Amino acid sequence: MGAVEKRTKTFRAGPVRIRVTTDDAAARPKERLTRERIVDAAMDLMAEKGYDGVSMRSLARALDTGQASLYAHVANKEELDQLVIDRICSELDVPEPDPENWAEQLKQVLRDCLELYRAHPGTARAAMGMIPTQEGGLRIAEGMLAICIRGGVSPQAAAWFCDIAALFVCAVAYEEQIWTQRMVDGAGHDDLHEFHEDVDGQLMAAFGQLPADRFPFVTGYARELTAGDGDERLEFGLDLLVSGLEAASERYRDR
Amino acid sequence: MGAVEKRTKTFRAGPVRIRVTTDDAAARPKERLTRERIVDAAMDLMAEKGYDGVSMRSLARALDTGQASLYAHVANKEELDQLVIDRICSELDVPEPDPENWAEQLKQVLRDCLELYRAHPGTARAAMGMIPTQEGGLRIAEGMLAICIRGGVSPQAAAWFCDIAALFVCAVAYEEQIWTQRMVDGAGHDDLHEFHEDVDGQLMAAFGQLPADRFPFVTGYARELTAGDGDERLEFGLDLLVSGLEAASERYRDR
DNA sequence: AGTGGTTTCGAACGGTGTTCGTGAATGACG
DNA sequence: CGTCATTCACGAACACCGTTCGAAACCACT
Repeated sequence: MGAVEKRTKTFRAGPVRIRVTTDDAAARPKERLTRERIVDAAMDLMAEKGYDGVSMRSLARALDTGQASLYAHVANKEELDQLVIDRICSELDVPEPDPENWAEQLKQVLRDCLELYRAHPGTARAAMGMIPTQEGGLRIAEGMLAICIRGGVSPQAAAWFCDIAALFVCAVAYEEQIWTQRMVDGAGHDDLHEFHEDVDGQLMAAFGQLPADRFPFVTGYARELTAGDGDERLEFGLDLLVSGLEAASERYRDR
Repeated sequence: MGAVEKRTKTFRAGPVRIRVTTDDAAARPKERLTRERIVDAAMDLMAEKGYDGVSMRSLARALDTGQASLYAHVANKEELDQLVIDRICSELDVPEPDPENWAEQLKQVLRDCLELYRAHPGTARAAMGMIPTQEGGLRIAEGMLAICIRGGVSPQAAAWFCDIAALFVCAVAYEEQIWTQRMVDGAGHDDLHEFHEDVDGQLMAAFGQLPADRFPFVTGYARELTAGDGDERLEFGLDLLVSGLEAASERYRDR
């Protein structure tokens, strides 16, 4: 069946070295470390423990190796983060541009982005401030740019929109993940939705009880300020950005 | 001249305590620690070394005291960050609402916010994910909300807009500060503007040299993607958000 | 002078990213 | 099979981090 594998074991006693070669009696005891395996483990760990749960030490522990071993395959933690983000980006697929539907297509891609961040807790923090220069991220940028341009958006507006929209979604996801992390740490709740309602309730009470003479609007509109979950707020943001793009695109036609 | 000051020195050996009282021979050797002094020092340090330059240790060192001393005045680093942000917020003043001019007024407040972040490097990172619950931050929220509402924006749209716009400006500032920090660390440049041009140049070259068959839009619009400095991009974002608000406000009138 | 409560702070705990040097495993070649 | 150079793995160490503890020092008041 499988190819004949060879294993060698080396011992040393002073200058003397002994090598034993076996014909795959007991298969390779440890799989060799690769970038792939490291990124895989990092993603598992991040999904389980969040961004701060992924340290070079915990990652090495999860891979049953030493910390220093990781640095043979990854320059530093920043590069690791980039690799993780890029891997995640490659999970998202962007649709073929449909010029009739560009606005809705854009919104959908951005919704999918948030969903992706949510599926991998902790990633938003890693993605902030990262310029897509690798395969995965570039694919998304290319797709969004295509949708805009083919939809008739002026090039400069399209380019800046992609930048800003990605930043916005990332920021929303980051904020959300800060709060879920806070919930995990606090451990007072099991359900995220319940937790958010609780925070909103406390916040609304706090806003409502401010001195009404100095904060008339905050107290008066406490309900609106604390209304809506993450999805509703994202949807509002997308509405703003896309409506804004429709309104502003032509103003940037002449660069 | 000055009032007669007393100084006491206490020694202890088990249950026995010995106190020596001097009549202000050498005046009080150390000024007492206060929240104010701590926040002052934190801001100085942050301005000089960025967010990561402010650790409880480095802060204690700057104040010529022990780390543990800080915890008598500040619960933890998170609270310290809040205090710093709040102090900064109180530097910004928001104008009286002018209903004719609400859109421009909003933009100006947001521009001022970015300017404030810029004046205090590192603060954007600290402000991310922070809900304004103290004096300084609330004042800004109140002011922006007032401008919106008095300008005729629907309450729910106004509330969410304030949230999203603040998030956006913070994200822009954060991204900017990541890059300036990278410049400081890299130390290849002295001037930020020059540094940005350099990065943009490299980026444009990288985008331009991608395989044109798989990334036709990214390669084709490399110039637009890398165009514009922070201010131009912020201005575009504000244009998007405010135009979007004008367009979307009524859709959220019935909550 | 005595005492109680507050403030100060050195030392330590358990974490972090990263580097260094050693030695084991491996591929190539005779 | 023997030898060698290269690659890879990894324990130990360095210099940090936020936070806690307990004891010392200090202030205000009796």
